[in-house]
Amino acid sequence: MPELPEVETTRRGIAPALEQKTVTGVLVRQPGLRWPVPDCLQNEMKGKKLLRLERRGKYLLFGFDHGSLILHLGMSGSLRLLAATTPAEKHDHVDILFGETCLRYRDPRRFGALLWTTDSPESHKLLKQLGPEPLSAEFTTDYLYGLSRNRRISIKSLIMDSKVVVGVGNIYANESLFMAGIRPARRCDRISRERIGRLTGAIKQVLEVAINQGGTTLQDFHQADGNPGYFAQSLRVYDRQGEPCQQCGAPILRVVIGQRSTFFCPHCQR
DNA sequence: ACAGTAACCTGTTTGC
DNA sequence: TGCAAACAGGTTACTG
Repeated sequence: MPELPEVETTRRGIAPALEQKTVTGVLVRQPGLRWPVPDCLQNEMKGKKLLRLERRGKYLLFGFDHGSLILHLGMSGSLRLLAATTPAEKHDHVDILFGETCLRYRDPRRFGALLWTTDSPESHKLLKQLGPEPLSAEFTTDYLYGLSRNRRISIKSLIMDSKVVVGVGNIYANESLFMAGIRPARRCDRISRERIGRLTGAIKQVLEVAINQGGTTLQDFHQADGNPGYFAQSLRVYDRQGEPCQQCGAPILRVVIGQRSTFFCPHCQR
C-alpha cells in the first residue's frame, strides 16, 4: 500500500496526538511479521515519553531518549488512532497505548516490521544503506545521472532501488516516468543528462503533489482522519492499461518490469 | 559488483 | 456457483 506520500501522510496525521505523550502499554497479538516483533517493546517503551515521530524513506521512526522504534508498513500496513476500548479486528497485530488513545497497527499481508534499536536509527542495518530523500537538496540531476552510468538496468528499476533514492514505489515510479516522457524499460545508461534532469524534477513534483493530496487511495488507504488520499484522481498511467493517454489519446500499455506492473504511453514516452 | 528472481502472506479480482 | 490462477502499494536474500 504505502509509498513515501502515504507514509508521510500517516506521520503527519498521528504525530500531533502522540509526540510528547507517554506510552502506557504495548500489546502484540501477532508477532509474526516480516521479522518477529521483538519481545522487548513493552519493557523498552512503557512509561517512556515519545519525543518525536520522524520518517526516513518509508520507515517511521518513533524516537525516545534511550532508543527508537523502527516501523515499516510493508505492502498492506496501516496505523490508526483509536479509543483504547475499540475492539481489535482480524489483522490488528499491535497496539501502542497512550492512555485512552491507542495507536493500532493493522497489516493483512504481514510484510511490515516493528524493530527496536538503541543506536541511532540511521545506523541500523536496514537504514544505513538507504539513498537520499527524493525531496532533499541531496537528490539532484548530477547525483542521479552519476548513478545511472555504467549500469544496464531499466530506468524504472533504478529509481525504485532504495539504495539510489528512497520512497519511490511502483505507483510514483510509473507516474514520474510519464511526466518525464521516458519509457520505463529504457536502459538507464542510455538516457541523456537533460532527460535524467527532467526525471529528477518529475519525481520531486509527483511526490510533493501526492503528499499535499494526502497520498493515493486505491482500495483502503486512509489518512489518520479517516479520509481517503486524493492523489488517485491525479494518476495518469498507473492501473490505466487500455485507457487513452490524457495527452495524446494512444492506449496506455501494461508490461512487467522486475516483477512489477508497469504502465506507460508508447507515444508520449520514449 | 551486478542483474534477475524467489520468497515472505493474505485478500480480492479475473477467468474458465 | 465453484475453483484456480493472477494480482496487489515492499523489500530482502538468494542465484548465477
